[in-house]
Amino acid sequence: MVNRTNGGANLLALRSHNATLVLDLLRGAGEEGISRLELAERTGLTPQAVSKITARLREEGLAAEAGRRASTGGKPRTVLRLVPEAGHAVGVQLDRDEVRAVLVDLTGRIVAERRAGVDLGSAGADAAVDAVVREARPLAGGVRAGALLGVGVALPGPLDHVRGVLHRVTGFPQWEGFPLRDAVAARLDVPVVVDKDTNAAALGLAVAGEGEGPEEAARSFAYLHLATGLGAGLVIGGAVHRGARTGAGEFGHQVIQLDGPRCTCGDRGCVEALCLAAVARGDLEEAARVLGAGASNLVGLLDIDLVLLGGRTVAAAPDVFVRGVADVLEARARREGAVGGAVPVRPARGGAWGVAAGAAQLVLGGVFGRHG
Amino acid sequence: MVNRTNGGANLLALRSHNATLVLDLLRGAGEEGISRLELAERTGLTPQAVSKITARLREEGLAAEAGRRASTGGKPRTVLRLVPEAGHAVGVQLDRDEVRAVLVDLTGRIVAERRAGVDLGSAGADAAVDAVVREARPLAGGVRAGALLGVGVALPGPLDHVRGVLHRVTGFPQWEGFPLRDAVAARLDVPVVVDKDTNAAALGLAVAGEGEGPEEAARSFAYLHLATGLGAGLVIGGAVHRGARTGAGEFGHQVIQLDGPRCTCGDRGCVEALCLAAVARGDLEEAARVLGAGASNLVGLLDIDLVLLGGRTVAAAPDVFVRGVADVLEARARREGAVGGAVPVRPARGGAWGVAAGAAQLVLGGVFGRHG
DNA sequence: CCCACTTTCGCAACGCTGTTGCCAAAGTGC
DNA sequence: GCACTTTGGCAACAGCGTTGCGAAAGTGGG
Repeated sequence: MVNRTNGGANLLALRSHNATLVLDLLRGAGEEGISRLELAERTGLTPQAVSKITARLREEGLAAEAGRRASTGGKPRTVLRLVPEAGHAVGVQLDRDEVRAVLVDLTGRIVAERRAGVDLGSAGADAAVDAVVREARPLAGGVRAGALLGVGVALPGPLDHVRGVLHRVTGFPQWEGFPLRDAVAARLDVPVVVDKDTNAAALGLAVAGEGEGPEEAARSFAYLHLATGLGAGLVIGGAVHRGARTGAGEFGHQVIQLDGPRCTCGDRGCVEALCLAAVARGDLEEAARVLGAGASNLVGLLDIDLVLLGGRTVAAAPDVFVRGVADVLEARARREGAVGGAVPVRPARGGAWGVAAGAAQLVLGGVFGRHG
Repeated sequence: MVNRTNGGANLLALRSHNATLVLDLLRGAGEEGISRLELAERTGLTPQAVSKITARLREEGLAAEAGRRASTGGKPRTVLRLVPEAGHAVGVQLDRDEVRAVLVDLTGRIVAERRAGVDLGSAGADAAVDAVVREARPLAGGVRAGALLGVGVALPGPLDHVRGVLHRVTGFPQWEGFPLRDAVAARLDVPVVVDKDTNAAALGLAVAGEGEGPEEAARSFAYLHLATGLGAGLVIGGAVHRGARTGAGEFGHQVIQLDGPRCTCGDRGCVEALCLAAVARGDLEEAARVLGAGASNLVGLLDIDLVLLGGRTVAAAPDVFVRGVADVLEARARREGAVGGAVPVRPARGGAWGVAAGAAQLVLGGVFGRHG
């Protein structure tokens, strides 16, 4: 809850904060909905305050009443729900060989999707802008005017999330310093947000409720993505952790074998090098063990609650990887005599469209207060 | 800015948030002080709001006017300063062979200190409580009634910061589950906060202004402590990151040599084992290189801004360790072509009393909003 | 069927927040 | 000495969540 300028908070910021909080709870309640009193309990606000806030949201068309619960001896609670059509966002995943784009509604449900094969490896940055615009525009066209909140773009490699500028994106060396966000925004004339693909995927998973315990609100997890490379998206306290230079989650080039085999990055003994080498020679168990060692380091450093695995390589043999990583984490927990047992490991849901859907959430974060 | 219960914010929370923010800026300004208008700029609040807030703080005795700046062509700005005597806190560092305790004022300045050799290795938890009380009570006695805000206790190893309960503290296996916070609070009758020693040290450094750039507010850094063990305290966005189980910062048992030499923790190839082995055989360069490899992994994962080194082993040869770690980080930055150059490495200030002083900051965090 | 009771939730008055408009205070500089 | 700039307090204000209260909408016992 902060004024954008600095930490100071005024009444406008207060209202926006509480409204945002209520919207996030409404989204979390999904189709089932949530009553005013439950919102009051969950937010710590008084029921009357919640009534006023939800009245405003209903006026703005963001929320609506939807039936009522069974009575418990008195007037039954009225159920409130998010109005899915009140807002839409486009999410675009830019990859070396393809572009995926989705249109989602306020609840995050995918309403439409498009996919195109491209070859951006050798193309200039303008070609990438073209590709984004080509896929995003038809999707945006299906939305009534004013209801499109923006476009989120996710792509691999170093970039500046805040300014929306690229830095030596993996596989696209000629993009250094390219202001992708502003370029796309100028073409589409809507707000644009740019982020790393792993961050987008992690945000999508966080919104989908991963890492949220039954009691506590948003918790912390790591999403490890293993495909042509190895990267991570970190969610800490329900928000994506990017670091000052959007460089956080550089998981693949974590050294776990001092003076080990040379990696493409120039260092020696990186998880990525060891893991991919094992995959290449068909030894998935070893790949999983190596991945587990890296995950174990991460779990120890950040004390996170959950590890999610994704990416094409994992998808090809999810059980092997989940089992292998879990074994390492369980061994760690046994050594430490950890209180609640080992940190759980699961395959990430979301599939091939997970990154694009997460990219759309970069935009929706402005509504629900999960900028990350 | 949140209601403690949940995310919901009311006017009380708003006021407290802004007051806390202003107090933090007053503290940051130190002896030099800060004007109302400057506070307004830094917080984003209107000058009038700052006037009202500072008026309240002056009524409560927390702030006072202290001279005025030079005129720039109009009425000169009145300088405001924190009143150091308005509040005090005691910080206690509990270690295997000694107890250090300090009394600090609101600004964090150490007003008095005590130190005693003890042997807690074989003693029960009650003996530890006795030791804390024995050192803390005389310090607390020197403060006028009501001005003592509480006692912070820092000690090594796993514990639950939120509930103040110990878990198999390193070197004190018989302390499992002991409610240290409540035990000490019952004896001293003031609020008590318990945390890991590395977290306390990191908090102390954060408050002292480490990791704060000229422009941006609080940033992120890691404090690496190398003594009889190797641990870390993480400050992310100005706040100490503890994780759900106060387990974050488990830096020493990060594996950087798969299937390497056996560590005391039972795993193989931990940074701690490799680093301490190198120290034992007098090869400080290698120890520093190993430490640097671990630090490099951490920097990559979290994208932090600064690495601070501390602890007895580092203090014995600070230049060797700083140089060695910096070399590894610089090599990393060169490989990545990092935007702003390598992450800087510095020896941590604070010295032998740093942990105790940081422990006191655990209490002062309640006033200045840096709970961590 | 009626009536007491429970529970939800809106209306109205309220206290308190930061904001705005205005003006006194306190300097500089021609 | 007077015009000007800058600071900062006073007073009126809009808007936030809170409190007090009552209408609405159910259940359940007689």
